Amino acid sequence: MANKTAPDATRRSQRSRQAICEAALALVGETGYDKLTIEGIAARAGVGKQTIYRWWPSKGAVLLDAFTEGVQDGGGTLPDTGDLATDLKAVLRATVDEFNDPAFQAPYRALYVAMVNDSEVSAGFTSKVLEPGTRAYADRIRAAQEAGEVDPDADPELAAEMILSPFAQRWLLRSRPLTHAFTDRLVDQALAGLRPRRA
Amino acid sequence: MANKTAPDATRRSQRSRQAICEAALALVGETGYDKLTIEGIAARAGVGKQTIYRWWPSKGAVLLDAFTEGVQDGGGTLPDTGDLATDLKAVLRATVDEFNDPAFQAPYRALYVAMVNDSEVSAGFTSKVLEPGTRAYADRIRAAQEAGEVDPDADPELAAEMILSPFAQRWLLRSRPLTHAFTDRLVDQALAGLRPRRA
Amino acid sequence: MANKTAPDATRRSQRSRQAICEAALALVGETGYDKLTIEGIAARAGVGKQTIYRWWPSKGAVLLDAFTEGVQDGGGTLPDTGDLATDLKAVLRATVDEFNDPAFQAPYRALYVAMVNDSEVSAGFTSKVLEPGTRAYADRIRAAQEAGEVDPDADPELAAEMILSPFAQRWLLRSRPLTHAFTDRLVDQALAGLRPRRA
Amino acid sequence: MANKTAPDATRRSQRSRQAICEAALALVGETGYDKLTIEGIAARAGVGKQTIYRWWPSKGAVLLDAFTEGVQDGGGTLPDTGDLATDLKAVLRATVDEFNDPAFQAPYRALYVAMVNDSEVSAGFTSKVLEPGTRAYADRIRAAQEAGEVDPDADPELAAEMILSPFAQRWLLRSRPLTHAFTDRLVDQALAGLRPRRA
DNA sequence: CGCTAATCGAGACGGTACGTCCAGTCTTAAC
DNA sequence: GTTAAGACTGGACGTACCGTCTCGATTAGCG
Repeated sequence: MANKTAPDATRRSQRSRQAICEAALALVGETGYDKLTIEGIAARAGVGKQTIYRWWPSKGAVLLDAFTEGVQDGGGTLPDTGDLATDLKAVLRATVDEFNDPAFQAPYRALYVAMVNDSEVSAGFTSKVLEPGTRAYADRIRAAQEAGEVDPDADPELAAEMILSPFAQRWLLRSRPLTHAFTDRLVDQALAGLRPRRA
Repeated sequence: MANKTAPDATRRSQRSRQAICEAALALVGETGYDKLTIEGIAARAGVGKQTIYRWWPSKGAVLLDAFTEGVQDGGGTLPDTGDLATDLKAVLRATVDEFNDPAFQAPYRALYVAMVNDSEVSAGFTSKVLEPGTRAYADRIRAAQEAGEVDPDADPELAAEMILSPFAQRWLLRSRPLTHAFTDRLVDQALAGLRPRRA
Repeated sequence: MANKTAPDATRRSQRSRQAICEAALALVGETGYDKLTIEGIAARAGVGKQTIYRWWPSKGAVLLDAFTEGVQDGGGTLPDTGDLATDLKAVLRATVDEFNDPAFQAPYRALYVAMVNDSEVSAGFTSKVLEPGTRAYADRIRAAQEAGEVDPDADPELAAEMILSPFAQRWLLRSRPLTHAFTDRLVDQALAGLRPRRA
Repeated sequence: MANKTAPDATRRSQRSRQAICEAALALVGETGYDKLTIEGIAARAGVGKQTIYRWWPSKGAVLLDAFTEGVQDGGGTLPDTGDLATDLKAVLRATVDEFNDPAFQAPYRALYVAMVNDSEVSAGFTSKVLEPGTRAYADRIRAAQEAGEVDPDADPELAAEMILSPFAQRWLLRSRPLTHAFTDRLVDQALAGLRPRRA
């Protein structure tokens, strides 16, 4: 009923789809997001341009698909040793290491650009990658709350944001280095709050 | 140092500089960052393209200059009524309103894109706009700390990041609405921390 | 052979080719060769610049193609009334009129410029336009030679050059007016030679 | 009285004039006419652009000045041994050698381009360089005429054109090689004419 | 198992913007 | 008042991609 007859997904070439995703990831790693071109992806993938335009609306969408291809597990779950601070610190330290790896940075940063430009990609990336990540933290905090380790009035979702966002901003803006010390203090201060405690 | 002989800044036309900055801001508001073109800016400003290329390395840099032109006050200071929570909430509520204004969003969002792409712009924007903003919060928190309102072990800089970053992320990713309720709870939870308090 | 993969000529748009040639001729007539621009041709023809660059190496080459498009007959033949002088004079008088027509001058003069600059164009124009023209004269002279009207030792090719070149030079340099009297005397003197004849 | 106050020629820097002419000749030899730029000449001559624009209307005019600077003798005179054919052949052979010298070709060819484009340059070059050259030939032919060696009805000016123009055209169009044999036959045929002579 | 319609690789097309080069004008400071 | 220097507006250069469009040549699913 659309004026453009929709393509028949059952006939879609998985071979091409795969090649396009791989080419997109490879190229974005080599040249950065804004030098990533549809023509470049098509050439690298040995594919006609139309095959990309047929199935994706923008290069951001290709990148999102390519990125979520391998990471569709949904974000997973945080460990629960019974000590919230320890668990959060451990996971954040691992994440710090991941984000300091140049090979990982390029496509991830590219996706951020795509996202800020394009609210479709923004929605997709948020729901497929970011939300599950935040939820994993919130779940772990909620578990601690149920165990009495966390104030019942606290909002676990908000708490997750307060821990993850400073991390994300630092990485995104390269304003300050991402270190284990930083994430450790982040957890400590989120737990302790600013108000003085009576000994 | 530079292999291209640097232009003589003393002969620079302030008239053109002004016109370029205004055109850049106007256009980015009308069309968004990725449709912002050097040619467009030049045409709007009634200026030769070369005059832009002579003085700025990229459209991101132009935008940064244009943006910081009117906002060079350094971030200012937060009010101090003696009650930290009240002051933070008041300022954040105002900021929420500002960031929900579409007229303000476009250039600011554009700068974010420019920043993620270009580490030069990133450094400039961080040091000229973001750092002073964060410092204003940190200063207010430090003042509260000296007044005994905040735990002496807390880190005011980190506290400022924990309050501002969730705000920035929400705005950037459009993941959840920016409301006064959100920022109020943000302040409360930052102050209280997660750990339960003995009444 | 070529390092740039050659375009596929079978898929070439004849519509565009035609429009480009017409636009080039029209523009060169309106503005002259050095104000003729590829951009101008493309705009006038309603064509992308790349379509010109894909098929022609320079604006001179476009002009050559445009010019030879309508004149591919090969130069034709001169009339043969049995009297060489009469025939040569008649044809030259017609050519004088043609070259004094401003509408004809512009593209022809433009081609001369293109030619002097660019030896490719030079070769093309010479072989497609000038050689056939000269040959037509040489053929007529050879016919006269075979009829005993011309000295058997004379070189018809050279004779053609001696008649046509002074004509071309005068036109090219605008040094002296092109008149019927001039070409008449040219023919007479070429036939008679300089040496006195015992009558 | 002109709206642009004419520059005061008495204050003109001969130093600059000299440098500009030398730079123009050097550059045209290195890069060809159409890559010759006013900026390039100014830079090479260590001169401001305005100094060129003040004194010359176009790059063709500069080139013409530069070229005629060293050749202001007026064309000179042809030798007169009493045998016209011998004298003409000798001079033409020398000219052939000159025009086959690449170092001489470039600026001369450049001037031709300038000329075809620009009727001012055309007039200047014709009157300062070409006319005197042609006149020298015409004078020698006229002398022969007075000596009875040439038909009294022949036109020496036209005869000079008939000898020099084929030469010029061949060189200009690179259509055929310039050789001694060619110019020798040119002279012979111009003298003999086409019509058969009774032995 | 062959038919037929959609997808495929390829790439020409009309366009837009790029970043560079130069034209020709104007301004400044040195002489 | 001319000069060297060079910033200015303007515009064409030749290149790179955009997104659309046509081409055969596969290639899948249905008959």
